[in-house]
Amino acid sequence: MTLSSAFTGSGPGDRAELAGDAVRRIVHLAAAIRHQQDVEFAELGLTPAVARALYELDPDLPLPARDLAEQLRCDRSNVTALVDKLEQAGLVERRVDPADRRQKTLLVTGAGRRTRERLHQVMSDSRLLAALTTEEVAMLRELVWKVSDGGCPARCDPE
Amino acid sequence: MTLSSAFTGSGPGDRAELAGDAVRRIVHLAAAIRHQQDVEFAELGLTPAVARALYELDPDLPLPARDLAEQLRCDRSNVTALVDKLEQAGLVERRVDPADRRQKTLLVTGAGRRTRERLHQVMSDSRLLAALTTEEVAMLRELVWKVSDGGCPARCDPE
DNA sequence: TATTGTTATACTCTATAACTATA
DNA sequence: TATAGTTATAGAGTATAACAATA
Repeated sequence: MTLSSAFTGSGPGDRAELAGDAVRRIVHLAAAIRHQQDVEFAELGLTPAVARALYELDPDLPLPARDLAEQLRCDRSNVTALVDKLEQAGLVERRVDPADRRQKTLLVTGAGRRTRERLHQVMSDSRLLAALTTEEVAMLRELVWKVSDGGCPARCDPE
Repeated sequence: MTLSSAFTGSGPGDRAELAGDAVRRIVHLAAAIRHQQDVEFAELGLTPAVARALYELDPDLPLPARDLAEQLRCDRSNVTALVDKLEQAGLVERRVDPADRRQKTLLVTGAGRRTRERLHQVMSDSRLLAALTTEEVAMLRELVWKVSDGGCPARCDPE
């Protein structure tokens, strides 16, 4: 509680408190959502990281492993193990790029495509928003959209 | 894109799509927020899990380790290592409960109390909401509050 | 017998550094 | 020499199972 907020109805202290409260709640809600998603990934036989790796792959746009690492914002070395598991599960295939034999292109298989569609459903599961009306959901979406608009804040770690 | 949403302006398909989009955005935003928080925890010399353990402790209400595990929703066995690190850092003390010598009560030290206040600031940092007006922040807070109201969804894993 | 904290252990996730095969 | 993928390795985080002390 700042001094200004004790005296005014809408000072800068209020903004900070409101926003802080919103941030803490959002993080808390997201943790609950992710926990639920992780359970459903496990039911599909996938660990969370493997599921998210598959989700990042566009079935219609084969990608070198290097780019997948970039999209996942993790080191190249991790991608090897993730793709190993996806390949063992028959969801992805590695193909050497004839144009540059150093590169390996990642192809989503038919089974991979179907699993990926399930993953999209899991990640879009909105049971936890059940308490909101459709109008409120639309509003929430708009606000969160506006927050992360103009250059996706998740990628703003340029160091 | 469902069939119904192709023909109507506000069918049930729209609700599901809106909500799914909102959910994915919220998870994405929260990941960005947590990433930023983790960096600041590191600057305080704490790993994310240790920081969150300290944050869960109420300096005015000493807690047995068993209850901390429950609040963190993790196994008792993890708490041992987390409290080890907090104790080494001089932020928490273990005290055998005279009433039940099996229990060890966790006391937040003076230094722990100050660090915990810093953690609260870090967890309330709303720089990522900068694009919103104060009214929008208030609305966002209200909506997220409503979602997680009536029994905190993060704890709804009764199995 | 049941419970608290602990230990031993294992698995997932992620990072760094060194290696290989290409370019 | 630079880059793509890999390997080896290490640390954080979390879970299960077994154990000691206490109830």
